[in-house]
Amino acid sequence: MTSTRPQRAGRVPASVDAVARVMVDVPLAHLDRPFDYLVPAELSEAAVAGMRVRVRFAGRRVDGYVLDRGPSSDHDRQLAFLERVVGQEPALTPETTSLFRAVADRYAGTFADVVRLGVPARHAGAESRPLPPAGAVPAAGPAEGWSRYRAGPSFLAAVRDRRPARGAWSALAGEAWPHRFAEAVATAVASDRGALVVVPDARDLARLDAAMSARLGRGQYLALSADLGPSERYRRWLAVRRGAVRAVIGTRSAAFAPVADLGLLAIWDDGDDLHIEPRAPYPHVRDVLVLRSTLTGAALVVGGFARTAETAQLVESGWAHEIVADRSVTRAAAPRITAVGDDVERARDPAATAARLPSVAWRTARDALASGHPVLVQVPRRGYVPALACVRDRTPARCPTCSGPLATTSGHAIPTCRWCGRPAGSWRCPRCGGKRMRALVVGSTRTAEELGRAFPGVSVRTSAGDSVLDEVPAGPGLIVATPGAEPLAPDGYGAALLLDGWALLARPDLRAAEEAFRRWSNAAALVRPDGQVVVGAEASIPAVQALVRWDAAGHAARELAERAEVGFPPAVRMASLTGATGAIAEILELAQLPDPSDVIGPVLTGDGTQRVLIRVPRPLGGELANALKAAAAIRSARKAADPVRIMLDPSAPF
DNA sequence: TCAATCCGTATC
DNA sequence: ATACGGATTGAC
Repeated sequence: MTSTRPQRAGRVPASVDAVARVMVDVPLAHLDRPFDYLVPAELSEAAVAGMRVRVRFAGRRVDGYVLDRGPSSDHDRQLAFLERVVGQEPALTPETTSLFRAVADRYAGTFADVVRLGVPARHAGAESRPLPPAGAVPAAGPAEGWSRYRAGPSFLAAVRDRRPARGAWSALAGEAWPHRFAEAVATAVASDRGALVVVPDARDLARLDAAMSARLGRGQYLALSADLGPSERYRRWLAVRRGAVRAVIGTRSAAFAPVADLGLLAIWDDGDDLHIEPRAPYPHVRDVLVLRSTLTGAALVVGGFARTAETAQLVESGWAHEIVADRSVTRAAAPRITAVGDDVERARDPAATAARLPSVAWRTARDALASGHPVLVQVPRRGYVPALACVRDRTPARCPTCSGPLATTSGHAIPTCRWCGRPAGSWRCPRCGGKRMRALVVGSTRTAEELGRAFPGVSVRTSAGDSVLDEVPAGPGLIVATPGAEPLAPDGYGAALLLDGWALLARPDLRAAEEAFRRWSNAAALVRPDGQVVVGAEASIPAVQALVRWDAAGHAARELAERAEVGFPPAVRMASLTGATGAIAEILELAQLPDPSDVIGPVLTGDGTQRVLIRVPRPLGGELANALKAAAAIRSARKAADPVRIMLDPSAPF
């Protein structure tokens, strides 16, 4: 109960709901809860739920957010007054408030951290400079493109009827996915509900923007991305918050956009690691949208040419349903895909590439060029971590105890596990039984030039790194691109040579096969249905077989089963802790981990810090996050100096 | 017995 | 960071 002691001179509490519950913007885990403040009468009108405020907290002035107002407080001491209300309009809506809390809880992070991800910096000028109001909403036209997929029309019908349908959409090769998303958004908007689509990068956003503009018209939606200036970014975000537009498209942080009355959420290519937020608490866009769909009842579609094991998990659990085409439709849309393992393996030496370009690949490229179409050549990016693999068949070497990747630390002959640190002296290849392993050294982009020499007189363009091409002209030409930088070809490529298989599959990463499939299918999807794809990897590799069948769902299901075998997310829930040795030990000591929990490590990392992994059965994931958050809270209350980074379900925990 | 000081903990 | 409560110390 609030005390009746005299208030500070000149301040009188508001006559109704004089107490505001405030989340203060401090980075300490043990302060991640509401604090009550008295609302002075003169701020009573302004201090509504969601407003930014300034308050005195432990002798300092800090920012905070009003969660709600009430008549009284449970705090048994004198309450301080709110000092100031910042700005004219709320930064949080009731829906984003609960979303930020849910995301913080899911990732063992704080509300304040998540608010910083989801709410752009205020730019006072923008509040008085609103966007022009949108015109009338166009009626949703027919969306024939979705009828190629078995559950496509029923998904759209669910969006129209405001039902919370959830779909895992495996796009057909060549699919104009931005148009499908624009149709789905138009359907939601025509039912007078909001929609939100998140894509990995600026190029995808530009393509989606074009499709949205054609379908809905400018003014009906807004694009939010990090590369807008602070003022424009805040202006657009504010327009969304005010309900000036119903639909939002954007990159990563748009997942938190305060779209009102959500009817549809969508994400493209959730395997792209740009969907992972690099700032604490490191949420993944897909998980944010899953939480948001659960909290609001909005429909959700997770679309891509590939599918992640996480999305397969959503399907397997029954939370999402398949949106896929029949086999005959799939076959008709996909180019012919051929695997050439051995040939391309031999061509790994860049100096010898031109001379030894696999004959199948060479003929494929020649035929496509002859028929007047461009040819896409996908080559590895620089900077792969050297991995250990079987000398004979290049099966990646894994720890016999915990399935972690093996690596040689400098000066030691015996490889050790990067997860649990155990030496693996008596390793045997699980595929061929071989005993010897060696480091696979990764290659260079010189492949491009070498390839060019194999086709004299043909123009060769590169799209990689900081010079990425959006589109290439129709007509014959070689386009050498790194994964993710493939330009569009207006009539489709006549062929694609995917020469980076060995580098992709040799990565010391449990996601290597999933990532290889994703990069291959994103490239192969740009090839004409009458075109050809040559993938430089053994035909016996499951990712290759799935690519040949254009079976993203099957491959993801298989990946999920394999993760279950080795105890890796999403089959289990996992946390990684990184920090100084003593700090890690302290967290492990303090945390009341759920039972059962499996603590793997600690191991020393390259930079002198330590890392442990903790895994628990899926249903205990919430408990794991709570336990780690509580332990971090005790440490922060003790003013522990050494920080510990806590990541839940890290995509690459080493 | 009471004030001055130290230390741990909460921060409204 | 700063403020506060409770424990501890020391002077009368």
